[in-house]
Amino acid sequence: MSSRYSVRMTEHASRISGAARRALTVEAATDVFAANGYSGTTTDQIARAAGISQPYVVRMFGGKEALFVEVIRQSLDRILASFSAALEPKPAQPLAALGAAYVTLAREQQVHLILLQAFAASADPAIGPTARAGFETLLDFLLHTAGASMDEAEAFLARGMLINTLMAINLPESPTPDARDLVAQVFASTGS
Amino acid sequence: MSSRYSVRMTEHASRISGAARRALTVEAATDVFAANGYSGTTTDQIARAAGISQPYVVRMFGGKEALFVEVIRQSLDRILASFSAALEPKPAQPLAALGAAYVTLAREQQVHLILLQAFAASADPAIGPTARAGFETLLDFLLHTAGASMDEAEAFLARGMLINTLMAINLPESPTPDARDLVAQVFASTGS
DNA sequence: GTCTATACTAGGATAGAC
DNA sequence: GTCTATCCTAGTATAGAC
Repeated sequence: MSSRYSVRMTEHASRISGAARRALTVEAATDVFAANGYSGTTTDQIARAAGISQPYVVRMFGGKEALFVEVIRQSLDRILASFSAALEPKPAQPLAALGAAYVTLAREQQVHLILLQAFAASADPAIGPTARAGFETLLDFLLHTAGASMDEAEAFLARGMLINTLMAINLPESPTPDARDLVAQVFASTGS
Repeated sequence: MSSRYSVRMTEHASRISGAARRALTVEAATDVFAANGYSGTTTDQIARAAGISQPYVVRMFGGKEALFVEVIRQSLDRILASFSAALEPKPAQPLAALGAAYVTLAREQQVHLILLQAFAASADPAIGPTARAGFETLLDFLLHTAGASMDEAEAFLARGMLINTLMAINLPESPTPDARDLVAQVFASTGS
């Protein structure tokens, strides 16, 4: 693997606890997986982003697949946590509040790309079920916690998938007038 | 690569023209890329699906990246062609007609997965621009050929992205009542 | 037009030291 | 808790024959 260890890691970034290291690594993995997808990401890229060795990444999580599943789970947890927070105190327009929360989370934590990559990698035996379960959890939340009707839930999810796509292909930077109008309209509905 | 050439290809499937072979190979590549994504697909998988040798796949298209770009282009062309056909003769509800055409094309040609995989692989320097351009072409068609308003185009595209997702994670096979309701509702709007 | 052989690199995972 | 060394397989691409 080229110069995988050309820089010896004799200067550790101060020894930290297992839990903290794990969190940091999931964090780093999120960024790399978000940009390159499941298959397009190497454990070595993640290791470098996290400042640790490649074999250690594998050892900590048991393998690349398990790590990606962990990343998906954490992103979903963040979405649900931020949605719960957005409903407290009860807003006049619950779904608009959730939409705004989602866009913020997408911008700051790339949850939209993790979802997109998870859906795209659904043929994988471990990822598919995780993605499906995550989607169902989200639907359940909208219907039974946020109190949305099926129509509202459908529209919310559809717009969410559109947002994922627009951000993935970086349409917000397009110079095309029609594209700019579309982007403005989609994001306006979330108040951003 | 395991037993890549264990079976000698001395029995060719009858020599065919370059153009025909190319079309057949793009066809095969579409299926494999749809299921496994850009990075998750190997040129060897495509070769086997097309019944030719792996080096020949590379030689015909110049490389894996160029082949995927070709696959994306062809899927887009199919969408546009089928959309044009769906507007002829002018239907009472143009967007519903386009929706029905899209679902048919997704079921038969996996265009939805190719789009999803293209969006997911947008970080690639050749794929990103192709995906973006494809999306803009679609938007342009909706607005200036199908005569949709920006609101209608947004709703149409959003629902399309939701359909891509639902089919990718195979939600139509979910036993969950809420999931079944959602799927029924989304596809009902396209008359399928 | 299409194959075989093969070079070369990358990547996941394991073993074992510290 | 974290590293180095390393194995082994997979995968893209090229060369050159037929």
